[in-house]
Amino acid sequence: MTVVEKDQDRAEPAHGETAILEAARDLLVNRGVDGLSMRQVAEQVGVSATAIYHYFSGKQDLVNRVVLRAFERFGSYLRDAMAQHPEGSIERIEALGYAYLRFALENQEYYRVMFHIHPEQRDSLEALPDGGGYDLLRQAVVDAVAAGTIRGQRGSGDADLTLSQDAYPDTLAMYLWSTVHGLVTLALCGATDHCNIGGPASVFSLYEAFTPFIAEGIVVPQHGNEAKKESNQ
Amino acid sequence: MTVVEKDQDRAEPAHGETAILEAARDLLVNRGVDGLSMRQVAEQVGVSATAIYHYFSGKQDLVNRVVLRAFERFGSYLRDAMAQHPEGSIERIEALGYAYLRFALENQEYYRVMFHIHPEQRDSLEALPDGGGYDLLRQAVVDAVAAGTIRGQRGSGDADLTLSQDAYPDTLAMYLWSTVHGLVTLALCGATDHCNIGGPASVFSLYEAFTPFIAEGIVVPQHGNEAKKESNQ
DNA sequence: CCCCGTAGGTTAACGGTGTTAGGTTAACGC
DNA sequence: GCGTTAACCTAACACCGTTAACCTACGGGG
Repeated sequence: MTVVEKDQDRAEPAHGETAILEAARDLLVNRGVDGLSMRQVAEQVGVSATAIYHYFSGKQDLVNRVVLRAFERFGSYLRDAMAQHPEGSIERIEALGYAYLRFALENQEYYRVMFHIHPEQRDSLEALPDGGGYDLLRQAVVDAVAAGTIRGQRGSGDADLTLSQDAYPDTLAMYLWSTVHGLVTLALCGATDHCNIGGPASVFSLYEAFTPFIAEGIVVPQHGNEAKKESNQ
Repeated sequence: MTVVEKDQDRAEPAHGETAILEAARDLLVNRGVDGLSMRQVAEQVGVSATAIYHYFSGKQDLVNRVVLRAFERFGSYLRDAMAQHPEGSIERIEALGYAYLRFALENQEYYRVMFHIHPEQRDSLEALPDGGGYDLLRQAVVDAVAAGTIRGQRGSGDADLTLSQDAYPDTLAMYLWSTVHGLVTLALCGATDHCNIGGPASVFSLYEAFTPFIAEGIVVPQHGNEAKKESNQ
């Protein structure tokens, strides 16, 4: 079983590890992480619950393996978005934000478990692909700074900051990540209902409304702040 | 028991509902929401597990009641911060952000359960004090706009937005909330380890580094963007 | 050929969980 | 005195993650 068949006879139901992972993924997506139980996974595969422990060390390990697949899927969302806009452009960064939102809304249970993990549960999640997507964002920021479309240094009068200037791309990437991640998590836990903005799926509208606030802070002011009239498709 | 004693003889251990709530709070803070079990709460109170069901409809209800207290505590953090800076000032809004971070870091398990709630579990959480803190932020934004310290309208060339101009304070408040909430949740799930910035408790440094990005978007540009040299204490 | 190790399961059980059903006891109003 | 009700109790149900012990088929080495 450790030797995988050449994905030729894929019509027959998957065996062992693969089948367990697929069943776990289905349960996690449909019923959430608390609705995913060893016994239900086993039943769906057609096997006893303890058989799972031959492939995974426990429930946490099983969930982590599913989460790892989710992060790969996540990365594909981001990469697709990046591929559609030139390197160093603001549009690429904006598109990354949209892709982030799209993934989160289309894979809510994935997203919840991906970013709900307590530090002590990370274990088998140390090495995420693309640093959990962060590397892609950081690279886009670095490119945009190099291209001159994004401010290459800090704002006015902040020479005494505790973070060194070397950390600038990380700081900016974390800022962007925080904004979009905060929006998503607030929306997913229903906090957007408190404000008088809109019904469900107003997340994209909100993000659209954020961009001027973000842009006029990160776009270089000297050559034309009028340059982004109708950038986002 | 429904009639509360006049908080005079508070030396004796609390009875009934109060004792249960306190035990539940302790367990939630120390062991997290999954470590909070009916039986352990009951044992700590010195009562059988099913006795809890006389005061609370179930575990979710019990947790929600604890969360409600947490939101009151949360509100006191925010109000204290607001009281130390004049109405309409940027400093007040900055201080709100700091207070938000301080609460989240000093009450991590509270924070986790406060903002991890699935929509279907809200039930007894419909009416949060101060709209879960959002009302305070929104008011600070409205005041700052009225005082002229914050941009009173959208940025350049966005007349065709889906959100109406009436929603401007909500949009800006949600933007600020998203940023700080995103930062906190990323830090709490260990995502800040991916970036090359700093060890733990670098959250405040990061927030400090964010403020120029945020400010140069929301501070009015015409009369002096140099005005915030050493604002935060 | 036999024997042994291993992959891939099995059943039974332990201690834990939230929750329900039904019974008991004490206090209080009429 | 009597009925009601608050405030508990024990027993039990149906789950949960996990462990221990056992079984079975198969493949390779002596």
